[in-house]
Amino acid sequence: MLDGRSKQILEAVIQLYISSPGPVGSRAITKKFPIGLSPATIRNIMSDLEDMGFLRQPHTSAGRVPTDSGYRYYVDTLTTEKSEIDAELSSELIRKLEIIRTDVNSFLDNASRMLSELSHYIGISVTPNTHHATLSRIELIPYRKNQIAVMLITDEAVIRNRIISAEHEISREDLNRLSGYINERYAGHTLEEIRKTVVAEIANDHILCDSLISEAMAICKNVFSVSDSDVFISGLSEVLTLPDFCDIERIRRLLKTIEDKHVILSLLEKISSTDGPQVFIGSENPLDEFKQFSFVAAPYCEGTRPIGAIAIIGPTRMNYSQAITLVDITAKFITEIFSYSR
Amino acid sequence: MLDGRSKQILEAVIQLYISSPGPVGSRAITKKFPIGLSPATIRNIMSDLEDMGFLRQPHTSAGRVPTDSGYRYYVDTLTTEKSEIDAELSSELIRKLEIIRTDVNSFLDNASRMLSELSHYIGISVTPNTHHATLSRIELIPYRKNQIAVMLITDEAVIRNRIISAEHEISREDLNRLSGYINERYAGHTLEEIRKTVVAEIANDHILCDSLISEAMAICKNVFSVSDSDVFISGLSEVLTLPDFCDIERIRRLLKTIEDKHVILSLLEKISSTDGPQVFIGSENPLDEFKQFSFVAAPYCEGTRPIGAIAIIGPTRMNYSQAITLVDITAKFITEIFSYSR
DNA sequence: CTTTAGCACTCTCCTTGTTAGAGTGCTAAT
DNA sequence: ATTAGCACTCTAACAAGGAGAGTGCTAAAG
Repeated sequence: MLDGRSKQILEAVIQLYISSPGPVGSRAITKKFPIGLSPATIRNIMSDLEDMGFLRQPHTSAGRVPTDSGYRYYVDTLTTEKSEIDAELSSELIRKLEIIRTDVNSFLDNASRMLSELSHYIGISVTPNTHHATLSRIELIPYRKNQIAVMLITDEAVIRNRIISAEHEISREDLNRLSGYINERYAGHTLEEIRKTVVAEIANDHILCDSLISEAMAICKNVFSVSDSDVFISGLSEVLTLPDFCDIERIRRLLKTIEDKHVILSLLEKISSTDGPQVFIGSENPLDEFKQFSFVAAPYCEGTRPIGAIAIIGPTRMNYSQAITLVDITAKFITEIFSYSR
Repeated sequence: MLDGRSKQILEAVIQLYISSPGPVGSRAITKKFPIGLSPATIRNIMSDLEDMGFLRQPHTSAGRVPTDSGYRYYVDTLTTEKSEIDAELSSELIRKLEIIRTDVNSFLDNASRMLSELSHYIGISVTPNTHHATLSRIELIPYRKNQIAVMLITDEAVIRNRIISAEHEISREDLNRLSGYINERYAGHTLEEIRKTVVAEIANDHILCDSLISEAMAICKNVFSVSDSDVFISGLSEVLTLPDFCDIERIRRLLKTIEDKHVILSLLEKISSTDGPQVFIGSENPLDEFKQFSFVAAPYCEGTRPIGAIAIIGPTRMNYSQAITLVDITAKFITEIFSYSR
């Protein structure tokens, strides 16, 4: 689609623009990239690139700026070989991830922090979803008056821990019978299946005459209905150092979106069903609020089944090669952890 | 200290300044507050207030702006009677809190959200600290290879749920013996005591010859050492709508501070040991990064013992009366929940 | 003796004008 | 096909001027 020379120029523009914002002129390119062409020739080529929609002029007689499709072409044709600087960053990331690997509880939180620290963009991670996790065991423990502490143990790297309120006080013995009943009946099924079954059975109320069963159903409904996935977001302060984030209103809208965890959750949910790193550049983003930003995400898996995702959000003027590398490595690392010695 | 008239003027300046930033002039006061004085007189009084350090002129021939001590005086002499608007807000808050009260798990998260929604400032809450919680029971459940799921049940509204890595695989029977041992030995003690005891006993290594005990100690060390309090922060996007937050660098520094949960945690830790709402105005804040902002906080208790705190962060140009009301009500509400029917 | 009206003065903010600099597009020469 | 040269365009930065808001002071009024 693009001859070698045009591609070279496009890459030059993008790299210069990434290293410092502001339109890139033809002379700047000849200075930094010894291609052996004069500014005039480069201007002609840039003009062609503009016609093709890869570059754009903020105004007549300014330099050129990459468009979203410019970035897209650049990302698609990224040479997979890493630069030394990326390689160095990778090894730093791996070193840091190794350190936190043992802290199972806050691993994902820390992972998002690592991502943001190294990329200087926003790092995001979500806890594994439980759609396909199967129930190993449920524990019901009397808590306070009318409250029950529920511990859900699944075959996956997920433990759900909830406190639910019951209609009335339930004795420890009754709780044991209840958990026994639930375990016997549902252990080995996926949480999703259990949820559906429970809903169906409750609707089908003739079997509820048994109070044990109806009690159990009430608890199950409470426990299995909610997915309490967590979203970890780090590095908001990082991106504010970037000159791209100078418009407060834009930051505010981004923050507003990010604060609503459901949005992030459903976004990364979709990512989870793909494989390998995904890149959404500016207007390619499904969410309006992200159309000014770029989004690099990758799913992580348990074994081969994707169960969650991590991501980086940054300006469209993003160091894509680096971001992709970071996200990819982190996702693989998490996959390894979740798949480790089951 | 201040005669009635001066105080009236000070309050007028502060109220006008709160409703819209920008220096307040003498004429503006006569327009909005029918005190029955001419602008000239008011100018004289304002000049006095400036000498006393309650007001300040950004530059010659501009209106006056309240200083931190001006706000301090205002807050200290706040008439405790609520305005109707505050009363209305309060009942809305209570209504919202009632709705989320049943959702024990995310109650505090939601509470911080309520705070920020109603105040339009940043809402913060922390989960109860466990310093004085006593251990009711510990449960050790085999998880993955070399990992143990630990469930800690205390007498307070706290359940700690951790996964720890063990040196080697431990059978379910051994885990039962271990938890039995720990329960027998430590149930009824505060977590703090247990932590100290454990550290002491590990140092005192002659009793560790018994492998059961040493195993148990290793687990205890892991479980009791870390305090995994959580901090919930909401409303970052809210404050960005305020004209006070126009300086990106300032926002960045605030965010950077807030992102570090330890800072917030130790700050609110201190608050927990006071009682009633606390107000830190601008430079009164212990933390440098907060000296540009105001901080309204209140502890919540279990029974009478403070176990956590909630707070609002906003500009020094804050609606203090409203913020104090919101924080106070919320803290009382949480206290009620945590003290409810033990 | 306190309060008020009037007036000169000051400072900011906004608008306008000007200039320097950077970069392009075109044309003609290589 | 490429390049040098030149006229043209646009922005960013700075300066100058005017409007507006508000003060401080002084002298008069209550």
